[in-house]
Amino acid sequence: MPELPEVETSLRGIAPHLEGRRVLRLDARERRLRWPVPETVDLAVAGQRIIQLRRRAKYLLLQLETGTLLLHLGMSGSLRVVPVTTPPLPHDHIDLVLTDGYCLRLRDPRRFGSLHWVQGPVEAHPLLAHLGPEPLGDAFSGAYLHQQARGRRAPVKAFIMDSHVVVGVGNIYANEALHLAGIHPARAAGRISALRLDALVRAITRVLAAAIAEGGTSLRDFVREDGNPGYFAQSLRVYGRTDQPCPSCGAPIRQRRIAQRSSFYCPRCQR
DNA sequence: CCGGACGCCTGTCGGC
DNA sequence: TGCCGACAGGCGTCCG
Repeated sequence: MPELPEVETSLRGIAPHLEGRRVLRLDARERRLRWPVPETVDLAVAGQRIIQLRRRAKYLLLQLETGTLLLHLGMSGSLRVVPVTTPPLPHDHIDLVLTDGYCLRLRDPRRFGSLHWVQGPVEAHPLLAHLGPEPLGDAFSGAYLHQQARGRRAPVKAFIMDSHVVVGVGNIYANEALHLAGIHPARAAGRISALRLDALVRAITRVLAAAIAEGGTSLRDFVREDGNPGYFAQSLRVYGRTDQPCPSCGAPIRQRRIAQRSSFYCPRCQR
């Protein structure tokens, strides 16, 4: 489910309810996420104040007094802030219970998400240490992407979804950005001009920023912290629109598998 | 180093 | 109606 805009939306939604509050305890009804959540986490976080929340790539970082909770929503994860008395629904696996009577509740039907407790500098954690730049940061430029693309024969769609190249671009927004930039998703990354890679950087930036402004994309199960969906699904130009007219030229949108992921593109606009 | 394939898990949908 | 396979927003790991 969540790509960068959905994680950012979750962050903005939950941060005001969490920052400055104190953790009472961690309630884990199901510890078998992508990696098992050790019971030592419960002891580690109990009683600590939440200093601040941040996002790195698609990870949420909850900085406590002596360490950081590293949370990933995987494919189907979502977060709500609810009174701790709210009965949990199926797949509501973990509550971070606060002393004010509320809790941060993680729902994740497919359990591809994860929760780690990290002491010491969180950027050094193996899951974060080798990530590429943030797509909405200054380091992500046309020059950077051009340099990264040199000699790469992988399809550009796989290339921009590679978290070593740039983080946060998942299947929806990769498709959308390539359409905006007029680049065919199967084209080898190393065979795209600097000019067009510059356009691709701007397309990625633009589509992610627009999606954040709309509260992300809700297809199946993504909800914001208040239970409302995000509205960017209405703005999707190619994703999930097989055989429908291209918003630019009217040609039918084509769907095919590229690098093991469903890809949507306009055969006329994207070369 | 690079690119491709796989598997983790549950829910949903389309076709027969 | 019921069953069954395909597929779904991610990503670490393994293999050649």
